[in-house]
Amino acid sequence: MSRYNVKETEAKWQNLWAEQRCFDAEENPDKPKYYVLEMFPYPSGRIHMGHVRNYTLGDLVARFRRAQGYNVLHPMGWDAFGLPAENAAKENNVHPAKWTHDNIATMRAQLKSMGLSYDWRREIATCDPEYYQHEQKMFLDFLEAGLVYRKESWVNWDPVENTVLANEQVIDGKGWRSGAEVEKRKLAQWFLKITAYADDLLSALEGLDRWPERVRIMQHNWIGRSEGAHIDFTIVGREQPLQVYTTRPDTIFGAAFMAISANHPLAAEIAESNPALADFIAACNRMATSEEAIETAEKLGFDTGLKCAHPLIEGATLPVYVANFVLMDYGTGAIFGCPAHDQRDLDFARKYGLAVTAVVCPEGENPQTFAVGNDAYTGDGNIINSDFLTGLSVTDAKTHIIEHFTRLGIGKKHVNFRLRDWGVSRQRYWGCPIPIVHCASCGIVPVKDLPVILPEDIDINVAGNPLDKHPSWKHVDCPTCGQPALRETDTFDTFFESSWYFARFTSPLGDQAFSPEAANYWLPVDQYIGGIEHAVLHLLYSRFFTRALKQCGYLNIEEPFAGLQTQGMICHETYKDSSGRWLFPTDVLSNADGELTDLKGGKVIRGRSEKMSKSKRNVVDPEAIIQTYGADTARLFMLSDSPPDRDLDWTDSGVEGAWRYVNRLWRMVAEPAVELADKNSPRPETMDPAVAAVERLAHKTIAAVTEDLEKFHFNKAVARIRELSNATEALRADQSGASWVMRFCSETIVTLIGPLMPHLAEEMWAALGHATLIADTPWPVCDPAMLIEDTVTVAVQVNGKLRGTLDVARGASKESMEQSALMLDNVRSYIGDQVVRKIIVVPNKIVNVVI
RNA sequence: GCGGGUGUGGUGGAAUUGGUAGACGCGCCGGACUCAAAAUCCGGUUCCGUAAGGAGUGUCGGUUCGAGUCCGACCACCCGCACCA
Repeated sequence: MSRYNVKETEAKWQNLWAEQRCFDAEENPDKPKYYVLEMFPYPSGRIHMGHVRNYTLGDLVARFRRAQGYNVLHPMGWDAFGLPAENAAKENNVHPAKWTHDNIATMRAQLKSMGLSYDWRREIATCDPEYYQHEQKMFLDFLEAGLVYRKESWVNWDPVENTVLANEQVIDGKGWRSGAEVEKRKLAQWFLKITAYADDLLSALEGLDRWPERVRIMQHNWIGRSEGAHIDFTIVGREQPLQVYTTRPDTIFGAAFMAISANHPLAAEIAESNPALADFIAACNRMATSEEAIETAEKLGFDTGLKCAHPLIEGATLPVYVANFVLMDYGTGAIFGCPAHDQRDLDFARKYGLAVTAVVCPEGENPQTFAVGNDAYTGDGNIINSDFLTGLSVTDAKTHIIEHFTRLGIGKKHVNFRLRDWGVSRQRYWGCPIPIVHCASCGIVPVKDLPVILPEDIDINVAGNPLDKHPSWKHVDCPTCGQPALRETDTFDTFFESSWYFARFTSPLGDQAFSPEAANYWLPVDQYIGGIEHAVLHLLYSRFFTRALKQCGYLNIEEPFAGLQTQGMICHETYKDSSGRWLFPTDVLSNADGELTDLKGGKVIRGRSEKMSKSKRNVVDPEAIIQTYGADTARLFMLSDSPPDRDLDWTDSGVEGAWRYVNRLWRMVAEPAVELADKNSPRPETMDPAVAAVERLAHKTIAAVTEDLEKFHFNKAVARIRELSNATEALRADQSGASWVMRFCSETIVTLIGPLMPHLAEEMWAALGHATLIADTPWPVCDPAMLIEDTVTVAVQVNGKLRGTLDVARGASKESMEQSALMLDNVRSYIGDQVVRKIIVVPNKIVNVVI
């Protein structure tokens, strides 16, 4: 029996594709373009299964669209700046640049062994000056456009990575990478004004109809638009009013106190002469930000002694507290507290003995007697105890009171966002230098001669930022006055690089960031594929960046990714020993009784299947799989069972199943059960009905697989191809027409698997006697007439239960279907002597006899 | 707490607008080939039942001739956000 020689075959076709430059992309206005992009990898060392899945999905789409006649751009590169390079440098005494480039070389070779249809001429690495110099220019353009500012602000400080984190990089109060408890620090930072686009980023989500709903919802929530009002409260004895933001101006008559954040400028001012308040503020800043900590934290306040005048109640005053639950970076960092209608305010009021006055009465409650107990009432209702607002609905009261404040000049409508500006400064070496000089006399000065290149001679082992500690690098002359000045030593957040790489791919070799013509031709990315973990990080930053680039004249689109597909994680079985330590599956034995033991005979507990990770010791190295079974087997396994957005369970038996199918397909052409008709022989006039049915199945399979691939139902596509190959294998030489249908089906199967298992497809295509490449072969087209069967099988039910089936001519009349159904023995025995009350007939589908 | 999702055999998952539940795999069982093993091929495989038959898509109820699919209430698990005024 012939066996498919994977290694030789796959290498052969990979070389041929490369030699013939099959996947080089050029702009061509005569063809519809299609830009397929997978999230580019961080060069961490070796590719992992998540990469294999991601790039298999992308390659399938690229090859499929290419076969359909699109002009496809499918590039690959490296998201090459980042902290792991610095950590590796410290541990192994190797320069971050060398470590990164070595990893790229390894991973590039691994990707090439997968047979991915990339235009490798367009490969980029973001750590190369040829790449990052352009974002220095962008930054300065953004600065000039007012999209960049520098601000001293409270930041998220990761004490392990010794750097700042963006809000998006803080997960449950911990660093997204280090997992360390994030601290609050005050630092001067560069910010990108993503909030300038908040409204647009939000409303444009609606147009992203080829994005997963949940990603859009996540971004929607992250941007967090809320409508409310700014109100100025007069502080008794002071000029400067206290401005608050509220979404409930309708509850103003229920206000019992004012609360400001511990980081509010007013709090800082009072603390200067009030040590007890200073201590309280310090305690607030020490407070952990984790979920549990926040949930259990008591509402604490410090009475400043200041009073605000109630804006509408003559003579009434409200005490001003510094409170631990008021956030400085949401709204104005100050609120008015209305205990009856906000749970936090209520808790606070009960603790400090403040008045609780209900001003909204729920439907059905008596306005005279309604009062709030331990639960604040936050629902709808009618306003009570509120002077001129009394009797209005909540909605009407909001409108009314905002108009009133506007007339008085002490407040106005305000839309607030949860989204905050993107802090991009990082105190790290291995990133893009921020092109700014700080001059004692000129202040902040943009660097004139770009690029600012990272110095290579750094001491990576110093504490803090190696750029800052470098003996000479930061000392420069001011570009404006020529006096000695200092370079900015912070580098960009690495999400900066990934925010525009998709545009760079459209013209990676020029002197500019990218050519506007190329970008406008290729963008937006038609299909973007990657992990859900970037739902609000990378995907939001990129949307903002594209808008900012448009504003600065770089390109003329707004949304970078027209279609987005998120992929699930790769999971694998896990094992723990009796002391709870993770074990490698290879270190687990099964004894005669089927009990699991470790190598020393100790008890082993089988855990559930979890995301592959080093710490859980359940990682499978893709290279070993590709070496043993080949890329096509790995690719087939990735596509076979689970839909792309669900988690995929890695199993050895599943891989072996894929491997068996690869060989089975190969044997179908290497040792066909029926000798194939000549390549050009005409379709026979007559065929055995069973053979004709297989031919029809081939047409149906073409139609179904085409639709499945368009809809990302790759597991279904595989199932349908298997059905067709099962039927093809069952053809027999003694059936008339079998020889012709054998060839027709074989060729159909080969073209259909082209995007899934490209090496095998090429090898089979050649074995079928073709001198062309399957990579250059158009997608098959089905004959619509072949999709329609002349006879259909209809179900026959009695009282809704299946009692038999019936083969009738397609389009048979209701009457004839009914008659045939009533003649079925089984149906008659169920009816017996009962009266048939009704018969439902759905043509070509079903007959239901009701008795 | 708020928002979103999922629930179908031993298992991954299929099931146009409501119309034959379990496609296609994996696993398992039986058989063929082989001195033997691997590979391969053939057959079976939702559950209960010898069978006839009955039950069955997380639970309970509803609409319908007919519900995995629609409606209502609940349960479980997963994901995102969270002191956001």
